[in-house]
Amino acid sequence: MKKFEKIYLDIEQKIQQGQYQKDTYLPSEHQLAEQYQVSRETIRKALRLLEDHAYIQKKQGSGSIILDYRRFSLPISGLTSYKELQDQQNISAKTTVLVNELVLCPQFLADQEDVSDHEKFIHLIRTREVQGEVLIVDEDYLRQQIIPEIPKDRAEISIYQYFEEDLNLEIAYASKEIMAKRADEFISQALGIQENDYVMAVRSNVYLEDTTFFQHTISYHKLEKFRFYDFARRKQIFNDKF
Amino acid sequence: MKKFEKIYLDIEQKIQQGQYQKDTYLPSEHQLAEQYQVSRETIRKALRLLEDHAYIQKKQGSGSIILDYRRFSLPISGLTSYKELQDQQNISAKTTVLVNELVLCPQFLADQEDVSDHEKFIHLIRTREVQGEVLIVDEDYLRQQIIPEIPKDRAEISIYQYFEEDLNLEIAYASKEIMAKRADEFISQALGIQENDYVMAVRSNVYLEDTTFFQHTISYHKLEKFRFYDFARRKQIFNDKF
DNA sequence: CGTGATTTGTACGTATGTATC
DNA sequence: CGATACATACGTACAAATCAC
Repeated sequence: MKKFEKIYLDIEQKIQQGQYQKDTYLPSEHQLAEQYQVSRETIRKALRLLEDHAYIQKKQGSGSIILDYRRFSLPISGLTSYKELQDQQNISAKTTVLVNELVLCPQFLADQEDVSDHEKFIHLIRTREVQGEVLIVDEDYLRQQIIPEIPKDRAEISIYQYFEEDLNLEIAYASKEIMAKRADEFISQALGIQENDYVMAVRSNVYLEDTTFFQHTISYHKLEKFRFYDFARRKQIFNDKF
Repeated sequence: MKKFEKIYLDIEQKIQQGQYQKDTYLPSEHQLAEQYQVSRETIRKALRLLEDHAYIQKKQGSGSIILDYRRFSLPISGLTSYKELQDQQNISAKTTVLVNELVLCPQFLADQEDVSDHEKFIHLIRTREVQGEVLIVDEDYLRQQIIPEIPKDRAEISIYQYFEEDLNLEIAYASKEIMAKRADEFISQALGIQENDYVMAVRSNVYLEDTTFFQHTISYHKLEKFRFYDFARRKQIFNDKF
């Protein structure tokens, strides 16, 4: 592991264990460099990570203030929603595969991404059940060029783990859109709600490190159970608003 | 302006103007350093900004690939929703101030933040109207210790501009939560919907650079008009999921 | 298939600027 | 005003991934 990652983990642990208390300052970069016997740049990389993960707030001329990580531990930046919260808290969610078939690229995808409409995609529909209640229906479209097939047992756990550990895919970034939609017959039945009731739909396009598009997902969430958390920093130069 | 910011703006412009085409590579860091007559570290800072803003994708050993900025220009990371989209697109949204009063800290706030329940807050309720339709009701609680008052004309435009330019406040970060809620009488009336209809509620806590809490906002959005965009990168070391 | 050239990533050191206290 | 702390900038060296030959 790289030095700045080790230092990041060490300081993270000290914050979580209360060795560094919230609302106090970290030692200065100079002191930390001394302490870990590394250069100041290496410390700064570790601190940047800590800032990205909402553990500290840096302030020029002053120091690095330790934040209340408990307050922001759920809303880690850019995360999704109920399903990931369950995962994080290790609440067991039962997954059932409803559909696992090969289809031609649906038109709406061919329109928005650089794929031809006769390319093949894996079409996957799964329900996520917590304590006997179906909360989420996940619908995936996966490029078969990249993912030849999804073994049934992997689909029931985490396809991401399968992609990264078995297929060695490097997932780089995703764009996401959240909106309310009326449930069609299939979705309403799967979620156990009335047809035309509103659900929250989270649409994602996911890309690999070489920028190739490889997955489109639509997550349908029961309205009352849907939560989305976010932690955002005001960006350095620009007009980014909250 | 700092060197790396200037370089960032220059390259951003070249991407937007098509001088650098999507799916091609940027010149190498070494070449850029030569070209701008700066060190490689300075170039790397500029490129990091470009990556943060979804203009490029860096890949070790290979280079910096230019992304299709049009595809991600709306979903700039961590942004909010319909209201900000309107702002960005310069669609005129009429703002009406319904409430602008001084109140004691509401209990729910005293519970979650480090404020005493007899501290005073400005309570602001405003509607956002686009093309004759009220789409959003914004409810704000602002610490009076920090913001003495909100002039009516500023409330009707942008209170953030007022905070930053007039009061010189440095806004640092915010945590945000999105969920569906049933509208109470007041909200439903303001939005022109039925009582108990669902709306999207975006709750934010906003903090200054010295980590003091200063604002709580609840934005109530009409369900059908609500959109939230996000662009997320898979984080370096860890278990962050999309 | 390897080997060398290229490209980005990490790490260290130094100097100077700027904000805070 | 001086001391401290973070920010920027430059330069060097080497590691690791990628790519072309």
